[in-house]
Amino acid sequence: MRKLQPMAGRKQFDVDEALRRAMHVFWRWGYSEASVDRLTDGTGLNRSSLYGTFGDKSALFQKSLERYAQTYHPLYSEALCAPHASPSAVIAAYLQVTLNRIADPTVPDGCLLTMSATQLPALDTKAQTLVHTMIDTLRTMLTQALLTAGATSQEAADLALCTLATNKSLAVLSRAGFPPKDLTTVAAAAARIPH
Amino acid sequence: MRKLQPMAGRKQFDVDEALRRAMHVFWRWGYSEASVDRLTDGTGLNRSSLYGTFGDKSALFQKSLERYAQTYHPLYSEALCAPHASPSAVIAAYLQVTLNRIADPTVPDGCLLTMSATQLPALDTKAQTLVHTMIDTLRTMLTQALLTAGATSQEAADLALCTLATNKSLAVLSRAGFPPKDLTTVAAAAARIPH
DNA sequence: GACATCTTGGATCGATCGTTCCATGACCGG
DNA sequence: CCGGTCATGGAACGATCGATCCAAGATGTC
Repeated sequence: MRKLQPMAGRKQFDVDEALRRAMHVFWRWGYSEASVDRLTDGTGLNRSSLYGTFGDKSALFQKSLERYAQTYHPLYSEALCAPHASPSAVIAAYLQVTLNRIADPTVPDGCLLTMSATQLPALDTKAQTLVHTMIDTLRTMLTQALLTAGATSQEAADLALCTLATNKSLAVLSRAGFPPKDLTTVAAAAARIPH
Repeated sequence: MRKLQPMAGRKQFDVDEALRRAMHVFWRWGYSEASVDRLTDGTGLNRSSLYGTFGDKSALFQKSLERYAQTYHPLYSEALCAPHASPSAVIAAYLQVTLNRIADPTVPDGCLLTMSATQLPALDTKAQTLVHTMIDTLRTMLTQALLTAGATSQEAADLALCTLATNKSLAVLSRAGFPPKDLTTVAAAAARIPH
């Protein structure tokens, strides 16, 4: 059977772009509802290419999580490493990264990491560990930045936790359909916690 | 739940208790991962009794959501309707209900409503509407209580939103495995937002 | 030009999904 | 005491799940 478009000796698609699209499918649907059919539709690849390139569904999910970290953690890192006059400014800068991501129309609602955290029982051991590691990384980054901004050790620990919590809540509210204005209100209030 | 004598002419199980257990299965696993097998295991009923009593999976899920509301909304209502000296006290009382529920070892981690909100795309229209309605109900209850406690209209709206957000974040953190101490810290910080 | 290598599309696998059906047997009104 | 009603257990349904396999075709090397 003949094809209008040529076949291949080498890959006929952009692996990185395909991974980005697969990540979006997991992001939008969550691990369980991200069927292989939805992944093939979302990436444009067929089953053979998907399995041949990324391995099974769980491996693709882990690669998507890593890709998520590689994409967004640098943004948080940049925001946190900039000089801040106070812990409040650190929190505001961090949450602004989240708000910007949520406002990005080319990306699904919510947050892949938060989605995955709520569905931990559905993930295999490696994916669970990866989720925990990613959360810990963000928590550490926040704590360090808060210390640098002049917070005491206790304040930094507490505020890092609360900022992480606010981040999660923004993801949930976003997925629940709350308007951007409400998300901004929540983020602004979180930055007013310390005195 | 079941008798040694196998059959029956009338129901051989407590319908309300079965619904409570089904609710726990949805609560722990989320809608997608709550397979009928897990529901039969969790309730002790077999497929026939489950379908004959509650209808299909979506109907059972909706009944579980309603059961959740009937169980916990009164607790929030009680906490909110008690006299409070300040908006902060209202927030603390509300979040304490959530902390108590999360601390309850007989119940899954997190919050069925939050779980469902993050998985809205996987739910059918009626379930989606039900989730939105339940969230709106809680939001309205909070706003009213905050107004009663002396908040201005704007304050009440903002604080109700932020308290709802904190509630969601507690659910996510709980499912992510954060210890109760961390949840208490987050709730306490949320009650310190207003001045 | 021929062969080895690799990707692609599509068929197909067994398992599990939600759902339905049916034989069985206990109950209740006659 | 008998027949209608209904819950139960379990088999079985078609659909979809994740995953694998294979023929077809394009490429690079010889």
